[in-house]
Amino acid sequence: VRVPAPSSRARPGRPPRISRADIVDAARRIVDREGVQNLTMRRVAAEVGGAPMALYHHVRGREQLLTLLLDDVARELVAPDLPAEPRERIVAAATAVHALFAHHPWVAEALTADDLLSPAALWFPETVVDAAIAYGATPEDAVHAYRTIWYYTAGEIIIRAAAARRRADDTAPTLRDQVFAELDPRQLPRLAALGPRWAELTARDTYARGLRALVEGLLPER
Amino acid sequence: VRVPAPSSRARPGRPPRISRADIVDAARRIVDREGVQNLTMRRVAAEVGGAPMALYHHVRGREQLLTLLLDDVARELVAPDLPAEPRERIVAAATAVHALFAHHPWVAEALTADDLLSPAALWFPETVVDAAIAYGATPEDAVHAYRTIWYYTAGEIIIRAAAARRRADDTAPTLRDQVFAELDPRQLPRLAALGPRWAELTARDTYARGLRALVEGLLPER
DNA sequence: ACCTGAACACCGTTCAAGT
DNA sequence: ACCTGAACACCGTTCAAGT
Repeated sequence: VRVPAPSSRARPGRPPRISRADIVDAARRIVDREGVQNLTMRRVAAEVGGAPMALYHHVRGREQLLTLLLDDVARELVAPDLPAEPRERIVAAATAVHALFAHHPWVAEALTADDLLSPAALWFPETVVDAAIAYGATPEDAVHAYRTIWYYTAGEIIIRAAAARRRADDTAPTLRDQVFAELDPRQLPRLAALGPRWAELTARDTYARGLRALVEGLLPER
Repeated sequence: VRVPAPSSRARPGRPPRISRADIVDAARRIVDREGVQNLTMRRVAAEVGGAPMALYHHVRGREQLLTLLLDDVARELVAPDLPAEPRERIVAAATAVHALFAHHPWVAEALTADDLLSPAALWFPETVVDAAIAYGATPEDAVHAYRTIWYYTAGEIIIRAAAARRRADDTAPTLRDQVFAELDPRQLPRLAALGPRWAELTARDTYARGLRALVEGLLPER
């Protein structure tokens, strides 16, 4: 799909009625209002007011649409003012990325990419790698530090989004409650002792704390 | 679905032709040979030799089947011999869990649970929580340590499985290669300098290294 | 109690044709 | 060049009926 030339001279063929931006906007509305499970090509086409197959002229398919959507939300994240101290810079950057994505539970589905490749989000790996090198890491170790932070961050978002979804549409007592009710204290004494506190403790948002521990482990204080 | 009574006396109704175990076995064969994207209720029914709707008498639906499948693979993990030293115990336990799941890329889809709740895998949180407490953590902090390790572990598995899948069925140069080819060295100097090394560095298996850093950050040396 | 067949309400995507 | 309609090859699940 190529960008139309800025010239207003007549070009051959039928003039476009919908653009890629229209499609991404429509998809964004669906996903924010109805959740990612309702993001179907047919639903997007209806929202944009065209035939399902019209989308394929502007977008490769559902998978690419999801990637464009991730890029769209990443654009909202203006790289924040970051502290000068390298480790604090990493913490601040990762926290900003996490906060944005945690607000949009649907990104979890789009996040199964080995790296965060949205052009609008590349400042994040850049920042982490740069800060790690500034702190004394080799380039190899800096990339390793970034990846470790990214796995933790993405894992937290994906898993907590799934838990929230389950809480939303599960009416019956959750599997977790059942499992914890039947624990044998002789086999699993710690879990049995925790009992109902487990649910409460795992519902807490401890991303920031875990992140700090991770950064400290990756870049130990000198 | 209830377990049939051990008695051999005639019970009312039609005798069962398939069991839940048959279904799980069939699903396991499909998933190991053809990937999770081919795990459909209809495909499982064909594999087990019955009508699609017969499955619903033994299993609540596709989601529960995936959970049963996860439990099935977790059973293969006999809790390994664990070192006595608490931090090493955590590292050994997490490494064993990671190694098993990394061998079965399909578990990534089943892993979007807020905790690992398969009865056969509960020794894992038990071990981590117990070791953290033995190291001096409060129960709250021990649960926090477990969750942080779990987010990192699950994130690593999910994201690397997705990357492997993309490498497998992507013929064209990947999006990553495109993005990295067009980096502006003035805006993103570190990433531009890394260039093609990025792909090589992110393909490495560094789970164990990241895990050690995480454990050190969570349970600092005394 | 367990299984079946037909049906419902969907999917993503290809293909050939229209403007 | 861009859009459409019809069609293909699927889904998960409900429902009513059979054994």
